[in-house]
Amino acid sequence: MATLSEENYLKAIFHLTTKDNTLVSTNSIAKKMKTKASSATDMIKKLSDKGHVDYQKYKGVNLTDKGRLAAISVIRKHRLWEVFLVKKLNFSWDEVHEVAEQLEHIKSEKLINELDAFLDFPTEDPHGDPIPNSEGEMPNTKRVLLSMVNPGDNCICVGVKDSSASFLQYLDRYKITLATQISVISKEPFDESMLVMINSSRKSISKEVANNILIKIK
Amino acid sequence: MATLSEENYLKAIFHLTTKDNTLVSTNSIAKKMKTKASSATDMIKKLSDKGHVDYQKYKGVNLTDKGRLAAISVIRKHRLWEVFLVKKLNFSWDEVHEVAEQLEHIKSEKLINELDAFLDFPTEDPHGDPIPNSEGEMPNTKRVLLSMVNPGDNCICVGVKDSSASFLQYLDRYKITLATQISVISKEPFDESMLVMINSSRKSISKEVANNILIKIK
DNA sequence: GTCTAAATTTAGACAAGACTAAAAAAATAT
DNA sequence: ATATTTTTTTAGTCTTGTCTAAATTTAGAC
Repeated sequence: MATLSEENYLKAIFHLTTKDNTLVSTNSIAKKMKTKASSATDMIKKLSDKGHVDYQKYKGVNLTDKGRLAAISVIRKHRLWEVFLVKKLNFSWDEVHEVAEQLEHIKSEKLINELDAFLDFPTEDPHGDPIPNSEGEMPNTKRVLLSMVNPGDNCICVGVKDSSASFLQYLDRYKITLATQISVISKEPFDESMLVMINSSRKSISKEVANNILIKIK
Repeated sequence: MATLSEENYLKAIFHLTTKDNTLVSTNSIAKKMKTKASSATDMIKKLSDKGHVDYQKYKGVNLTDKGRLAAISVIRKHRLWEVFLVKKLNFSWDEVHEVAEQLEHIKSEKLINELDAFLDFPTEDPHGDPIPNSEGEMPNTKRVLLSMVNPGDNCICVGVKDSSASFLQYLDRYKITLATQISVISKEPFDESMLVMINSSRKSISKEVANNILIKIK
């Protein structure tokens, strides 16, 4: 198993990993861990030896599948404990982090799965971040722009990017508000406008509008 | 603050301390910690430097007030977590120890006091061991013989030492059963018989009887 | 009371994880 | 293309907590 320190590095590397999977630099890891680059190098070597990261000298690291699973496991624990602290022990959202940083390292499969059940399998922590399930799968609760969504997806409106009066009035006329369900029927390649279903009526939405509506994919 | 290892040693020393406050030997500590005597000596010195124990070379140690409080704090956390695991997370009494050994080292005043409240301020863990309150005071839940009790104390019957038919029949006649309240009014110096109040009626109890009734002092 | 056995301490070494300082590689500027 | 700066790695040291082996103290046996 990974030591406490290894777990913290894995978590840091996970958070520093971008979608395009570019290598994570030693310096960025050191900064995130509030330590020195030399210490980061030492740990990177250890993680590499244990098969948690792929390491290219002077280039940086990427998590292996094994390393990613280990990181996600720690993140799952962190976020479940945060839910516990806020929902059951009267912590406010800004008090939980320090304690969750400790609790996330407790090793017990049963503990974390029972806690998950006790909390009714929450999908988000108090900060709105998604909680991976016991298989390490992140629920798709990331806030994205409506314009990013593919035809066929069902979404829920969770916010706006542009909050100008004119845009909000537009949304009002279209009966789009927080928690409104939006199903994307098709996308017009020419002008990137979208045909969507809102409250069981078909509507067309321009690229500009779709670019300013924040949604979660269900 | 004490490190994880220091906390474990303090707990071990606490559990090895007897009522008569004889010094705790290096060897007994090493055995309890499943380590070597030389390692125990090293740690004892550190604990002594930090004022957690009084140390006499080649003789042994005793906890200072500071050390005892630190040990009790760890024990309080351990036992509260055990209650949580059994009552809320469906752990059985024999599964809790390993996990509680980890959880007892989480550092957060708020966490443990909120957990205490969440669990309704339990006074015993699933094994029947007393849970110290937030001031470090052990609730008086130790099972003792009625004959040990001083006049003025209120007790609750929690068991018997002699479980012969004749003794149980005697208790039956006296209306003494589990959870019966017994107040000790006085003790006769001559024969050590006791005058007690049971169900609002005065009764006299012989030394032999008092020696076979297990009670908790309230 | 001395002699042996047991308990305890000291000395020196090791692994993990961090640090500093210096060397090496990569990136940037001219 | 070379010089300079930045990033990364290496080498060596430190602390914590452990160990083994040797030395010392205490306790028990006779």
